[in-house]
Amino acid sequence: MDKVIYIADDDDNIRNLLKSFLEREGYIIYGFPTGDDLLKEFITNPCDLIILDVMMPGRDGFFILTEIRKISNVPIIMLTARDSDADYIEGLNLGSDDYFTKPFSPIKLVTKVKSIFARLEAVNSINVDASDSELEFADIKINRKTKSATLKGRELSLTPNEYTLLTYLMINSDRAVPRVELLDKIWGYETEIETRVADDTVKRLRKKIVDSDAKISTVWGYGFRLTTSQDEPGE
Amino acid sequence: MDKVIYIADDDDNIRNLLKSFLEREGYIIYGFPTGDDLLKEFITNPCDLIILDVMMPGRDGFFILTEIRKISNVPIIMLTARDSDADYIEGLNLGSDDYFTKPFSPIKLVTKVKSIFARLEAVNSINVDASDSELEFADIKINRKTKSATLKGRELSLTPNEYTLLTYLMINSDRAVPRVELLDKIWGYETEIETRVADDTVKRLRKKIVDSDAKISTVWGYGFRLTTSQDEPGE
DNA sequence: TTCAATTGGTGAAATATTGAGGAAAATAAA
DNA sequence: TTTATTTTCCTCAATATTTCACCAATTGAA
Repeated sequence: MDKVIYIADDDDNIRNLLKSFLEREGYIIYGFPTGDDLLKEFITNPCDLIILDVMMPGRDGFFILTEIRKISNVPIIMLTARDSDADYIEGLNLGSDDYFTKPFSPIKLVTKVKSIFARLEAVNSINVDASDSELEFADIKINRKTKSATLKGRELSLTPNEYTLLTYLMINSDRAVPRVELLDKIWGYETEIETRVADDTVKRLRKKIVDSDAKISTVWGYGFRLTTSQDEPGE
Repeated sequence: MDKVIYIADDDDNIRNLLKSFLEREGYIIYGFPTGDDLLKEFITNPCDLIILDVMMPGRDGFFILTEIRKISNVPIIMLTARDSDADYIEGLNLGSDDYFTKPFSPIKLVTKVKSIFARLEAVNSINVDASDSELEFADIKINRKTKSATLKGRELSLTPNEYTLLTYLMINSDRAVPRVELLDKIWGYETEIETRVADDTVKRLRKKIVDSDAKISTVWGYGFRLTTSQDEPGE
């Protein structure tokens, strides 16, 4: 019942306003000044609903929206300052998503949030994202609540970037993840330049999981993919 | 359980009307002729709910509302004479809970007040009553009724902040708690002011529980988590 | 085979985060 | 008021983490 909501808006006032309104309804609210911050946290710690301002420093709400959609179908409410954005959102025909045009009534937004959750409850009482805090691939387990990873039951001590990267690869273990996507997700927009930070992190991660049946194989000229020894990564 | 309600309205009739209706429900009512009087009293002696007329001598209800919002998120009900004010309330992103347009039904207002309190009770009861007033983690026990903590049966003398922090960590012992959440929940600032007060308190707390099987382990770059020696927090 | 682009390894420099101790400030008690 | 307690702030040191440079190894393509 403790629904967790993430809010990304660079305006402190709006964040706090929504926070106080939604907390009064019993929701648990985390605010983020940028969409990048929210996205990074969402990977390692998903929530039940997201409220995204369109205009933000860094990459805008639309970009974050599409990035999140690659890994989750969490309900998203967009906040937009201009009617033109609203048109754009309508054009996108985003399934379960909604939008509000500023200025908006916080009371109406609260109502919308409640109705979204009510609809989800009706469809399926199990929430896919937030309850799914355990990830597993081969002999590696990740507990997103405690932010800990284990290999064959033994604690893996990972740094924040390593942890996030591994989590992202495990979420997407069914496909190869391009390098730029990792940079986008974990390092954010400022990493436009040619950089090898992702490789560095993969390198360190590999050292820490040498004993595992799982391994991070490189897809040459593209990115990385989680594989097991059965997978015959040779291709 | 004796809820205290402050009412500011320059019209004696309205004040007395509301007073009699609400007192009949068991609430304790204080009336103020102006919002300034109410604000002054509220600072030294906060109440559980506020009813504010918009049009008053001195500073109007909107001003008082924003002032109160700076120091509290007590539920506030606005009374307005004109529909245009209602629009204003909805349009502006002010943190008001609700509003009534004059003339209004006192019975409906009483219903609203009750529902606001009921909602708050529901939220609070999750934390206080439902999960019992006794908390336990490893050899540490907390009795929330007596506000006391023991370690291996011996009394732990904790300061208020230490007690609150430890309690919060014990309630959430199943997960890592981010630093910002501690700051938000215990110190009350949402903004990411660069501050180390949480670390300071954790530091002092750790000294007091060195003998315990439980320890407060840091989740690097994130926050803290209660662990026992079995947990093998790695690191 | 040869070449250019890409990737991996080593290690060290640059950054960031946390912890310790104590001083100052705020708060509560006497 | 003074005194004691608690909280916050400050500085610096200790770690931990991230990034970078350099070069060797690998890969894919001509």
